[in-house]
Amino acid sequence: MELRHMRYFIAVAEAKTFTRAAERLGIQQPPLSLQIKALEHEIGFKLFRRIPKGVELTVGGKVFFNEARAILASVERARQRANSAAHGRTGKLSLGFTTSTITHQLAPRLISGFRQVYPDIELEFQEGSAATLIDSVSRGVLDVGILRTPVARPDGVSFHLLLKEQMLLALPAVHPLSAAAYKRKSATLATLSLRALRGEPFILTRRHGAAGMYADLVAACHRAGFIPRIVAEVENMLSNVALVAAGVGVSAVPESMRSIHAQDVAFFQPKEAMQLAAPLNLACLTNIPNPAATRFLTFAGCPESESE
Amino acid sequence: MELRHMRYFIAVAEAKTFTRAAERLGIQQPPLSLQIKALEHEIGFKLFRRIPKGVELTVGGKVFFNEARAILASVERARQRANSAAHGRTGKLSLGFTTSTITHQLAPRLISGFRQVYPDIELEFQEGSAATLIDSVSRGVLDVGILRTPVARPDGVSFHLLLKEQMLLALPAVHPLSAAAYKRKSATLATLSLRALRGEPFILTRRHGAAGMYADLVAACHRAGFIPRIVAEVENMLSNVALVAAGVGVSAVPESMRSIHAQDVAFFQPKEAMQLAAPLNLACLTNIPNPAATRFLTFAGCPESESE
DNA sequence: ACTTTCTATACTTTATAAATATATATAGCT
DNA sequence: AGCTATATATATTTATAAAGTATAGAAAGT
Repeated sequence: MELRHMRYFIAVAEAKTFTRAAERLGIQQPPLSLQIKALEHEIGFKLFRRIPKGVELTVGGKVFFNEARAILASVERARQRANSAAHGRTGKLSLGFTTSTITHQLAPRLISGFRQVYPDIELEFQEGSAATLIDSVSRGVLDVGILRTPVARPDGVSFHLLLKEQMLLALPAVHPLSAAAYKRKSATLATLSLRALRGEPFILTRRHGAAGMYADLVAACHRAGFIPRIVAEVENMLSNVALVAAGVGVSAVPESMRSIHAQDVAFFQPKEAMQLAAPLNLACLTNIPNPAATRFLTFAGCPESESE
Repeated sequence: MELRHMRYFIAVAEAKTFTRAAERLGIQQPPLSLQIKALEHEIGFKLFRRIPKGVELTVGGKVFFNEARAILASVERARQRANSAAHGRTGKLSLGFTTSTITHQLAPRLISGFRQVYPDIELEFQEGSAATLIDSVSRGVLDVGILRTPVARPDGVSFHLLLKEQMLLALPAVHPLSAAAYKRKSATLATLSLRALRGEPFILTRRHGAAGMYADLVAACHRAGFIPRIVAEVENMLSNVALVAAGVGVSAVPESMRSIHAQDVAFFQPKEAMQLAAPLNLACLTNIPNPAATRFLTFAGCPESESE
């Protein structure tokens, strides 16, 4: 049995004559009669009762008619559902974030915006270090990872820069140098040379497997002519700011951290800004297997990259 | 799209290689590849990702796989359902009875027996005069009518004798002749000649459109040498027996009425038994359109007559 | 009885699925 | 690095079956 048989059968059942059904189908009457005959032979019972002015459905034919219509409809549905999934309008999408990226305002904006545009894509979230996310992406268990620095570049994984964020120097509010930050009336930050922090106790984020910004800051200090005295190493940026607020030491954190502990931390624009960039990157497979992920990339403004 | 495409697609998805799927399908690999290619082209997206050791489903392919399996299953279901209906194992069956046949013990036995054998046939019942039932059968709105005498024989309607029932003479228990009925000890009935009832007041069933038994009894009286004196004409056999019990007169009723008003009615076997037969007939279309009706006829023991 | 209006059958053509032969690509092995 | 094994893809032929053409047959209405 083929769908053709069902289409033909439905046409005849609706037209109530072979002749008109054949016209409607755009074929001649004899092949239509033959196809119906073949169908009747295959299923083992007569679908139509041949009456002088055409045909009428038998009891079995009536049942088959309803079934056949339902089947054709479900074929159409199948086509549409698969099409939606294939083009990423429906499906599942797993997103991974590092702690410092999920704190950035971009994360909730991306998520809520994407959900509005694609309400039929089921989102799954997970959190982990940059290294973990990249590994998950490369193994195909995570569609998209959002992280700061590509701490590893496995084959088949691509990175897309979402934005380059400024790093700010963070000093305890009670620090003598902090006074300068509060004199200003404009919204722009006071600047401070990294060199001015020579000898200060430094707090650094050395998250396991995320050497990126740690190394950048140490290198910037070297270039400024000193070796930073590290008094604390913390797991993530939030702890970092909290320790600065507690007066443990100074540090450099991404600009998006500015609102956190704002009462107890003074933020300065470093003169060495160029050397202290905090990028926000998106990691995904180069050949994206999940079309929903492609939708996400496009939505996030990454260069076009087709799912197969 | 044809079912063939779905069958081939499912085979490839399950085998995970074209080559083995082709073997399983009993065709060669190239035509299988071509068919899948045509399917992919028609639905507008790739179903498989070609990998060195075979193929794997894309996201759209996975969705289509589930849909396609459901569709093939529903084709199978459709075939079975229609087949059951076509062969009368499922469906609807409307049965009509006259009052005198529904009172006969055969009616409940037929119904309950048939329901046990064919639990998936939905039964509908209706009651009416023999004429009404025959008309309904001929118009196709009733599948089977069970009645006493074929009071009309429209073209296309066939009658099948279910059983020939004996008519009994019924006299009020208080009637002088009734004493003979109670003397006997054996289960067999006392006999009585119709001639003995000459001059008695007669009650007759003259249901509108059911001339059958009324005419038979009058004719039998004539043959017995007298014209019955009719004191009451009733609508159905039950009323008939009730009036006999009430002492209004004598009558002849089918044997199955014997248990009704047994206290107040004496029953005799008429000597003219041959002339007073009460048949039970089944009426249906000669070309039975409802296979469930054919099942019923066969169950009731009627000669085989196929539904188309 | 004749025309009309259907379906059914016989036969031909055409389209397309399947078969055959072969090319191409890639991973794993020596 | 080249060879082999194991895939899919392509080109071409063959076979199958669907569609087309012509016509017969059956039944109802004029």
